[in-house]
Amino acid sequence: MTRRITLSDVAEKAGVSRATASAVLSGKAGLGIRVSEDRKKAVLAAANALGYVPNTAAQHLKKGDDNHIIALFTYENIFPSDSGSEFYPFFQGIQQEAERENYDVLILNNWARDKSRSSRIRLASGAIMIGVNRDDSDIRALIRQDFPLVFVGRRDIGNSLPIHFVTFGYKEAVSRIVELLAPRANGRIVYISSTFSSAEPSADKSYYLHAEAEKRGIEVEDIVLCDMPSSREVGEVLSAEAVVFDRLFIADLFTPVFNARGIVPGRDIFGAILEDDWTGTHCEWTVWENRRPELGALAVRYLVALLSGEDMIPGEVRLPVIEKQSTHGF
Amino acid sequence: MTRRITLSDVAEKAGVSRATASAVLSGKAGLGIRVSEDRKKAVLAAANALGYVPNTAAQHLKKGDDNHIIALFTYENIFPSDSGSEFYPFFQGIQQEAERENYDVLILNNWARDKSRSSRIRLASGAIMIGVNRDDSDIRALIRQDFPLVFVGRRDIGNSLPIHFVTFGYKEAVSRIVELLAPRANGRIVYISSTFSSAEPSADKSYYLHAEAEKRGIEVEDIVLCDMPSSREVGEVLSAEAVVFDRLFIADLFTPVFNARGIVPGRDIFGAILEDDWTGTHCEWTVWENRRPELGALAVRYLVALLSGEDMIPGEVRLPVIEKQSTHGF
DNA sequence: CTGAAAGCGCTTACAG
DNA sequence: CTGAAAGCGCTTACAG
Repeated sequence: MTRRITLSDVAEKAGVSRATASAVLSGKAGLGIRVSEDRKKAVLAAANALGYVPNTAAQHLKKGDDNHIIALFTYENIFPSDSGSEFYPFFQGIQQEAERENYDVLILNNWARDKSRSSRIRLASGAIMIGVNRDDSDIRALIRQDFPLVFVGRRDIGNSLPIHFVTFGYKEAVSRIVELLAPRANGRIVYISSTFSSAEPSADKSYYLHAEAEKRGIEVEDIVLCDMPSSREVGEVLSAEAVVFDRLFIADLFTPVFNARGIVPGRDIFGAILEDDWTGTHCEWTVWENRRPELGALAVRYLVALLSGEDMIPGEVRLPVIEKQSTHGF
Repeated sequence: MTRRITLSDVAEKAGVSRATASAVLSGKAGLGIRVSEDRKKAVLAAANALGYVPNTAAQHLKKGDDNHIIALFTYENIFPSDSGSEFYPFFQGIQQEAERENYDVLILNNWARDKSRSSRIRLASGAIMIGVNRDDSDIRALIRQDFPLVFVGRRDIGNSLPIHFVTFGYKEAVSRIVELLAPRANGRIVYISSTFSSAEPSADKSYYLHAEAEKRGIEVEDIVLCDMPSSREVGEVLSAEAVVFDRLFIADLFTPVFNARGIVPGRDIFGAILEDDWTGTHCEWTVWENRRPELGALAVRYLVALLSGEDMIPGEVRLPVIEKQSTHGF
């Protein structure tokens, strides 16, 4: 590999100083720095003849400015070869919005294997964090230094460090779902969540569910699964007039139970899942619409605002509720 | 935004020189440079307390080594919000293989709008180029400087510049298709291509088709569409025993024609398309399998080899042919 | 065993 | 109107 052409090469060939060459090449000639037409032409000609391409890393190191790269960090694999990933829609929204804002995206998801982790993020001007938030001292160091980081989904990182995040408008969507269930709930909702997904979003959804139910005088019975549903837990669900699952996969745990008893969801049992049906396979339950790309895009806008020094408070992404589309008798 | 912690801050706090701090932090202490245990601990403690995160850009600028970033460049949009993109499978293969090789991927597809184009690529150690190859002097400058560039698909960039590329094994696949058509071709194949896709791959496919047909004593009648098929061209196709379309979209141009005459492809007309059926909608024609992710992965391996100084000659990606799966009488 | 110095490729005050 | 110099954050010879 031959040595790369540098600014010095161009300056030498054009017979000017590096300062002059730099001014001409970066279009600064004219403002503040005046360069004669002859020298300007000489520099341009030399750059062209040599095939000069500036080293952006050096430019940004010197200028200390935004290099228009957004890192996208996740512990999960958003590009599985076989099927779709639940993180992919976020990525799509991020990529599109970044493109619109004229930022490039650096994908950093071989993270787990790497030693010098937080430093890879530092190559970008800021980062968007997707997926499960493991306890990670590198990330904490970044946050302490005010490195611009935006999390997709609300996060509590402890130590009362201020965290930037964007989130879905769970409150409105969950309230709407309770409103829809109320007429049939007969004063009682069974709410099934799981210790496997006890992160912040679930905490939020649970909170709003209880608040809205209380407002309507509906009693909420909480079931928190640690494992496959026990027979007692199955009994509770079957006895319910209205059932709410926290996640799609939790509803799926009950599919064999329903099948075994000839129970058809949407006909014999009625309820909702507090998630978008991104798999397109749960139309017998009330869910909300997939707004993942929109949330990804919002994260980008938030990050870009941070990078521009604006202290934007991002809005939430609204989640329109889709009522169960059953034709089975309701 | 508070000032970032630099190596100097750490050195000062630990009461050592920047050289010592650097050696400790990069694990070089022990080989060549000996640092006492006390100072080592002091440096580590200071780095930790301050939350030091090295500036990778500066490290690489100084060392001049591979920063383990691969740029992915395309003029096309590989992340359309609505439908699938024909470039996405390449991207998927590239991303997966890069991850395996411990490279990060920098997505550069807001290229069109940008002024300082080739310099953005320079931020990476090398680049993979996808999609249509516009005439671009920036890219040529990069090639002239031996910047590691690997094209997905064979490329002629002119000026007899040496180009690195990976390609599908069209020869074998096209030969196999001619072999499959031969028994029914009655000595004549009509081959329809288009001026809209006259890039290198089409040239290659055309070449191999003619070569194999000649070997078998089959005459090839070439039709090159500049527009919608004319009635003469439609007549030629309808009269053919065996028809070969260069691309899926070219076959699609004839769909209304077939419909209007009650002709059912796979029953009344027989042939192949020289492309993988990545849309999954052309099963009435003989095609080959989708190997786009594999080609993307091969491009990554090629680029990584280039970056390691090996002068790898990449193999081609084989394209297994899928015979028409019709049940309509053949 | 450790530090002062040079330098990666660039830009931006600051003198002339 | 132009160039010499300092410096962005690092590392790596090279003296002590």
